[in-house]
Amino acid sequence: MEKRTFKNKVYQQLANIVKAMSNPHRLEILELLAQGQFSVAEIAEETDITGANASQHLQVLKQAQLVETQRDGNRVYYQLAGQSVYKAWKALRDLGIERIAEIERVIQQFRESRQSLETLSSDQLAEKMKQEDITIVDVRPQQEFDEGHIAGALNIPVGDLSEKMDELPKDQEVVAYCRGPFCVFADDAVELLRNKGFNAKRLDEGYPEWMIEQLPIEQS
Amino acid sequence: MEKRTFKNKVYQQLANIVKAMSNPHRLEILELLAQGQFSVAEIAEETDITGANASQHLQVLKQAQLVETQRDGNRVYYQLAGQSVYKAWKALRDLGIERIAEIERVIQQFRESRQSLETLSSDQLAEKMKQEDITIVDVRPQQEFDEGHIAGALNIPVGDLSEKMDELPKDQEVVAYCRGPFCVFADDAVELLRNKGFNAKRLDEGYPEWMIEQLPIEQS
DNA sequence: AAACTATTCAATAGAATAATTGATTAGTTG
DNA sequence: CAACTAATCAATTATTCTATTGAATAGTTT
Repeated sequence: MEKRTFKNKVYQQLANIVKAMSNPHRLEILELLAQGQFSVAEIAEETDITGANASQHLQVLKQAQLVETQRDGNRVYYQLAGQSVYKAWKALRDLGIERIAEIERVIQQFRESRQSLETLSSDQLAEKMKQEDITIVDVRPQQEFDEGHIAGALNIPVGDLSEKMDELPKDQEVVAYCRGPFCVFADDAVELLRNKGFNAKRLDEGYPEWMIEQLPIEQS
Repeated sequence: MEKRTFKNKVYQQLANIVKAMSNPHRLEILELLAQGQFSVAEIAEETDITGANASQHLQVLKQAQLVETQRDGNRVYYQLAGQSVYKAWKALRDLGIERIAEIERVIQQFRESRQSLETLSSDQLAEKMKQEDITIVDVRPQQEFDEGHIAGALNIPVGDLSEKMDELPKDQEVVAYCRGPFCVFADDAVELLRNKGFNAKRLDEGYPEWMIEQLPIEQS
């Protein structure tokens, strides 16, 4: 085989994968699917696009072998095609956060407006858990919590937080976490908690990053 | 700030980066720049595209802050904007090799035609170096070798290999390496060496991966 | 079977991308 | 300063991508 033929084939194939990821909606879908499997309608709902449009984007991801499907009744559930898909997306995300000042700025600006500017990294939290009693609240939907969560975390979906807040000890620091650095559930939670006098912070990333770092997890 | 506004901004910014990488020529350029800095003409030559086209692709990469420039006389040298750029590209490459059977197939097919089917991983080579005497040959251009190479490696650019081959001991295994898994210098070298009776293999990846794994390196 | 839900498909129009060509700008050399 | 080299720019055409709309398909429920 010619050198150039070989290179053209390889880089073309790789570009196809990258192209499949090169759309804001599709990146958001990949981030969502890192939590588990979701139907087309759920994905459309979460990402604020129409069902038909979500379906089309999902076709693109499937074509590129980044996601897999599973039919259940008249729903089709999509999930990531493997951990390497999430790792690639995470590498791109880290690159963006590191290189593009505008992204960092938008995150800061958003968290400022939510009073959740001060965050903990996964390593910091893991260290702190060893040294003191600390309340960790997983504010994702229960279904996602059940598929896996930080060891020892309580599950209070952000919608239920106002009513269940009195279950939390007031004398401990509370750390809320959710899906990842761009997920706003934890920011909402921190805002609610701080307004009620809790010493609350959010984890700067989310469950998938915790899991990939091989930190302690549990499943329900 | 609205949740949706926030997400739209962040994912749009990230998609811009990914879009900048979503082209076969630009991926090949990034892989090349992992070796050090190159002028536009050199990049065009290495990747078999015209100067004007290379320049345009480089503008796209620069716009996305993936590469930086440095002028020297009437040449402009391009280099990666940081290690996180290479890491992201590597994550995408690993994803492709793992998920897309077609890529694996093309690599196998090419190496078969070059008699370099049997390869060593970086870890395997590092282990082997401790246990036995082994000849490691860096077959990249001297300039790239000088900027950094595997500790203890000899530099024989692939074009000089035929004439300098008698410098190599015939009683040791020879491992050739170059820029990365898609670089063909090492395959050319292994073919030449085996035809002359050497016990030669190639490293399956290249210098950048060796360096990122924090294995021992030297600079000239 | 009819009504309903979830998903996919097909067609469209507007926007973005890519390679080519030739012109232009910046810098060097004789 | 004229001739040359390296890089960029501008204009063009063909291609691909995107969101929207409405229709078609697959499966469930009554």
